[in-house]
Amino acid sequence: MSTLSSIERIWFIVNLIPKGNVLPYGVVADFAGLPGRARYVSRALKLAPQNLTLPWHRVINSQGKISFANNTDAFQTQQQLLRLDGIEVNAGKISLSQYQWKPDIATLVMTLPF
DNA sequence: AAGATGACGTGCT
DNA sequence: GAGCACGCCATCT
Repeated sequence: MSTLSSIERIWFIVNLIPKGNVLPYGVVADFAGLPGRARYVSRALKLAPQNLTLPWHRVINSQGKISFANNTDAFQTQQQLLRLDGIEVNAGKISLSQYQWKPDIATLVMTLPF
């Protein structure tokens, strides 16, 4: 049984987010066993190697919004990727009904070995 | 080595 | 709701 580093656990969790779902940074941190470490999730995504092809765009902030400034390329990219997922986004804001993560993710996470 | 930074969150005005 | 002040802490300068 391999031991995952904290950054690897974050990548692992993000990779579990299904199309059509979004998850706040803070919840990803909680699921990765790093409560209160939402900022570390953003760092982990920035540091993630390209070959992991993580669904990074499904991670948003606790306000239900995209965390990039709205005049950046990254903002536009994330918004487009979310729409391709079938998620409604208006000016970087995900509608409340879709903002809530679905329970199946949480139950799945609870079976993880960390 | 030391200070600044930031794809965050929470609590308070 | 909009700011603002903190707390957080691995990376970056």
